[in-house]
Amino acid sequence: MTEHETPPGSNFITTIIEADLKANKNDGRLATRFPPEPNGYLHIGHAKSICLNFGVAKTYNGTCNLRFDDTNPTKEDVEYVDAIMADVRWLGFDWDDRLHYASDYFEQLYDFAVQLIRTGNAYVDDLNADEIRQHRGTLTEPGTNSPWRSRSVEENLDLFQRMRAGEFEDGARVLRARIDMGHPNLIMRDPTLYRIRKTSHHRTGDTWCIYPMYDFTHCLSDSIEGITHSLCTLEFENNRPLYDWVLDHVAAPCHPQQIEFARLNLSYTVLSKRKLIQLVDEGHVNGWDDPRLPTICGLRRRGCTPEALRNFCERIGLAKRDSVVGVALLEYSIREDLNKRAPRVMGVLRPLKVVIENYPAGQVDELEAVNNPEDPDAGVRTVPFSREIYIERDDFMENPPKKFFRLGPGREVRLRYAFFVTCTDVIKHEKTGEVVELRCTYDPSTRGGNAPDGRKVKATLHWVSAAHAVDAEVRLYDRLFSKANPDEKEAGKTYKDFLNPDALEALRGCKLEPCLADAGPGFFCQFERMGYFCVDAKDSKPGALVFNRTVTLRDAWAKLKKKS
RNA sequence: UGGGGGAUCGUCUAAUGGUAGGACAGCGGACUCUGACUCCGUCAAUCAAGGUUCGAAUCCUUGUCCCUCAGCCA
Repeated sequence: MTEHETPPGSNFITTIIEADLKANKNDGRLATRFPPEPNGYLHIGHAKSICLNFGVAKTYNGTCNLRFDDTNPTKEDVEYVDAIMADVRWLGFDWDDRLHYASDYFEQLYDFAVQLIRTGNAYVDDLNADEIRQHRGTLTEPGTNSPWRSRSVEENLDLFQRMRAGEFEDGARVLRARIDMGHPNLIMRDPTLYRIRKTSHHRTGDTWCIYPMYDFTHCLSDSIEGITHSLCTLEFENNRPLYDWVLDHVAAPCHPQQIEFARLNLSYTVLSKRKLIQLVDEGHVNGWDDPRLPTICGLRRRGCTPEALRNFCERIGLAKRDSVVGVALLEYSIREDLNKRAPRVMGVLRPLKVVIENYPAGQVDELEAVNNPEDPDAGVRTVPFSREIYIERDDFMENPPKKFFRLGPGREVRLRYAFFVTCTDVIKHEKTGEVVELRCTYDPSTRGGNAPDGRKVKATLHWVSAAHAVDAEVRLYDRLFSKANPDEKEAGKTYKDFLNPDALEALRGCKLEPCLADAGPGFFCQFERMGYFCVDAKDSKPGALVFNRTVTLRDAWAKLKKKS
């Protein structure tokens, strides 16, 4: 890094934090929080927020709380709470004893609401949802006051207490802040603070039948926890005046600063909770952890590492403008990490049988192979070679074009770590004409992969001995959508019309090196020349292995092919 | 058409009145028992028009375009 480069992780928020710390604001303390609502699974957009909040806490010696924003019992569930905690941990972050729930503050929140009533800053409204909407006005016209807006403090207190006691039905009344029905910001036109929901809450059970709204809950929860910097996404910018208003009108312990940043958008996928739920519920994918999904559990199952995801989050930066990060950057981050750590192994995905005619039947050579050229400590292993092997179908062409270096009739190539072989005959299906088998000869003097006479060969192929091969299913994943921005409006179409039907291709009868026979969940590797793969944590069984392709290798040949 | 935000290489992101920089992608090359990795080179941007200034991405004016808000969701 030269002196002109900006240090990684530096952005407009860290600039603010550094200034605040320097000015000894909040007594030089930094406290952030990650506040998910437990109504869905975390996705890569949340990863950005998690890395931000936990990340700044770590680098500036502060703390970051995990807080569940669980104020809507009709949508939330413990299933999500557990999954969210697992995902945050997997990403590599720890909240120690700072696990909180907004629902833990319900009693305090109720007291704050009473304070607002006592000071004339909140009132119980008998209008129903429809009527409230009608009174709200529009973007250009002011709203009108509710007829219930000027009830006495005593009456409001009594009514609010009876709301809590369960005397009224859902929707019968709400508690509203008394701000200004003519406010140019619609959020400030007497926002609802509490609504009646006679629904069991996943943590408080039936203790409550009134539940506080986000705008009332979030700022006060932040304040109760002594948060200094409350980081959220851009769509909450409109809510900031209300965040500040609430804290200014009750005896709040402190007044955190809300700062908004742009949420993550990723090309060729969708990141809205609503759409993700739809894809899962309508069966376009197989559950929340489908490896095609940008959910954290989906990425994990696909074979993405926490390190790769964290590096990605750092690389994308942070700003206030809307943006769409190219999925290529995610793929780059994954390759970068896996290249260092993934053991190399040979796996033939689309097998083509090859018989080495001058190799004695029944003979087996044990050849030495390097486990990871990027990591000398990974050591070596032994790979069996025999008369019948499999190579990749794509590694042979009967009529190779100019720049195709691989095997063809009469050509010599190297079998990795093994021998030079020359193709002597091509056997085709008598009816379809499809190439079904190759006949080759090998040069015994090239054992290990080098010719004593120094002759070179233009290609090195991966291979697996037929007699020793382990069979497996390999699932090839590609981008979920065929369009970079599936949300882009197109006449008569929705994002679902752009789902990529080839996002999953399952190959059966793939031939893997025998050392993979016992690979279990958590195992990942590189199939040389093919990509990075991992054992599927759900469907793989001993004797019936299932591998997922995490990401392909960069492929110069594929690019060349595409051009012509 | 009210309020609140935003606009820098194809994509993300720096530069806070003083050399428009980095990463990804692309292109070209070197190396190579992975057409991988690595290395080198290269292409490429300040929304527009005025103004202030020795000097403007940055300050001022006017305009353009984009996002966001009318849940008893978060």
